[in-house]
Amino acid sequence: MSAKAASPERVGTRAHSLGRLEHEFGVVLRRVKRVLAERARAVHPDLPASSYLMLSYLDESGPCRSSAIAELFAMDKGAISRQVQHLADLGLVERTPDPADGRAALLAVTDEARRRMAQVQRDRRRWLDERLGDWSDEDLLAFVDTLSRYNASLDY
Amino acid sequence: MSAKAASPERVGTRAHSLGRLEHEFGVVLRRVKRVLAERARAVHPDLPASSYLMLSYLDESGPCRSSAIAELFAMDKGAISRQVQHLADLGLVERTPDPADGRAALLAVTDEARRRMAQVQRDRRRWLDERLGDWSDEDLLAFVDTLSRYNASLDY
DNA sequence: GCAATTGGTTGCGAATCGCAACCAACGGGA
DNA sequence: TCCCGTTGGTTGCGATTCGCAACCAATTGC
Repeated sequence: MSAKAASPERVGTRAHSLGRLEHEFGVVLRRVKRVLAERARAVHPDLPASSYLMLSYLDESGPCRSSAIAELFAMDKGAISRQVQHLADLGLVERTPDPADGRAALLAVTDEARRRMAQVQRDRRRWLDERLGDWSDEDLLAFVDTLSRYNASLDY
Repeated sequence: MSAKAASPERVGTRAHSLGRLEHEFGVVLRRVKRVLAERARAVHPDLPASSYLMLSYLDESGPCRSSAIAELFAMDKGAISRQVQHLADLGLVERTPDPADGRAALLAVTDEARRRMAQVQRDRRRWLDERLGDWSDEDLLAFVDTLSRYNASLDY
């Protein structure tokens, strides 16, 4: 509690809320950072934590190109290339040549990866549901809707 | 839009909300990952993006030990030691011996770092405020309160 | 058909992390 | 008081990762 405001704004002002927002997202980030590694391991023992987000995105958004991933994650395309190579070696991602462009390849998660990801997500949701036991369905839905609106406001 | 649910749950169920929650936090993560690097640069051109969160935590939570940081970020204490060393070289962090324990040292941000962080936070809040222009003060406050409750529910 | 661009891979140097060994200081017994 | 186990922190080392740049292949535009 007591999200100590380092700034001298009056409590309840918009500026104060924005400060608290940054603070709370900081908490989220630190927790996620801790959780991500074990989630990656749960999918595959040799899956680097840094690749989990990428695999997760591919899983839920469908096939796309390496270059799209590179831009989305603001990473070098070389680094992406190696990560994809590793994921392919692990049998989690398949590269199929893009029929529309001979240079490009479409990345897609394998059935095996989809199964494993689904299992990990089920476990995660069970854990979440337990932690949010005192949240009503309406509370949760409202929260997700607002978070979604927040993302929509910030993603240009 | 259309947060495509890979899972076959019926829309509106609690399970569906939990799935959306994961999705939206994924969006948050990718955006934050993109933003963090430039924020770090704004504080100091030689500040590694990975150290920004640490400096930010020190700035808003006050002095603490390296070991506390290591546990909070789930990182090796050796890695923390080097990061702190680097931050000290940059003049952003000071190490003062802990009067209560001769082994330990208390980390604290320098005045210079505090000024720079404050400036970056001001800019960031201005940007945020602009993006959230169509949010009422009540919307924003409710969102922060709910996010805070969410963190409280998950942080044990 | 040739030049410029784009998608992707690879080589290389720099930086980072985890593990482990290590040192110094604290603390609880015998 | 003297040990000995524990804790806070630094350092060495091997492995991994990233960014930059050079490079190849395929596409697009003129």
